[in-house]
Amino acid sequence: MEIKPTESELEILQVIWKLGQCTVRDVHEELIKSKDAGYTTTLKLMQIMADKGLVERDTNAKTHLYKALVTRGQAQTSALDKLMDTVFKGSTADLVIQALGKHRASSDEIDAIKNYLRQFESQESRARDQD
Amino acid sequence: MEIKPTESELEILQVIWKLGQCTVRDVHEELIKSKDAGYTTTLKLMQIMADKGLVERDTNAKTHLYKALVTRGQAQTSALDKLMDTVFKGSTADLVIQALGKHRASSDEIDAIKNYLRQFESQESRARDQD
DNA sequence: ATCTTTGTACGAAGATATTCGTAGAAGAAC
DNA sequence: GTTCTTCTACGAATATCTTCGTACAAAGAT
Repeated sequence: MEIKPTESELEILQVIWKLGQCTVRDVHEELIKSKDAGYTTTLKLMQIMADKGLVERDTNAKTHLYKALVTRGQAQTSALDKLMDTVFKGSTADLVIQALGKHRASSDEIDAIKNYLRQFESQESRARDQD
Repeated sequence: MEIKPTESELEILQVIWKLGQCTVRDVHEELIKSKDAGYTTTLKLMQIMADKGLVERDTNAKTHLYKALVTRGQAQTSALDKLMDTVFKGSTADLVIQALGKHRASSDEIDAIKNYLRQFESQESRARDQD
């Protein structure tokens, strides 16, 4: 299935990913730190998200408890795919280089990437040998 | 200024980036290869894009000529920023590694990335020396 | 027990994006 | 010139997303 949270849904998912299981109130308090919105707006959005299957809610208690059904990883993959399809048109290198250029990475991060590349390259050559 | 083409606008921009200066007809013929849409839909969208300043049009001849005002690079930067803000929450390494893992890169691309990393690292250490 | 607070449900307004039909101008074909 | 095709303009229907007000139930405070 396609995972395509809207803009607002993504804002909410971020909070839920951060907090884990939480209430509408929890999410709302967090949201209004950076933007303003009415409580019922947040509520409604979260209800819609439950309908869509982005989150799950436990309605046993009066105050419902929400948790994410979509993981951050899934959202990342799906958003990345879309980005590659649209603006980057399949050029992974362009994406990577732009990302590194614009969003400063720590040396640890760079090391991680270099490691990954090494490992990736050996996989690649193994794959080539099998062709 | 914020560059935030909608989904459909992005589809059209892609065609214009590919074709360079072109007509509504050109864009439309290209679009209907992968989805169906009425001609006037494409027309209307391109008119709106002209209003928004995403594209520019030359209305001298009967058949108007369009070209992009927003470059692919700008769209990439802006989409990437948004992605980092939302799902990747500032972790460039996560983004890069996911991108490499999911979207197979050619060895040339990997070389390009490695080169870039080398250059990037020396810049980084120079910057550190100045702190 | 009554009042206040805190919660959900829900409808509907507002905003934005998308789609298309119709009208009429400009050329091209005959 | 008349007809046919191709183009733009534009209004309006539809769809989707976002926001909020109101109603009402449940829990807590006095």
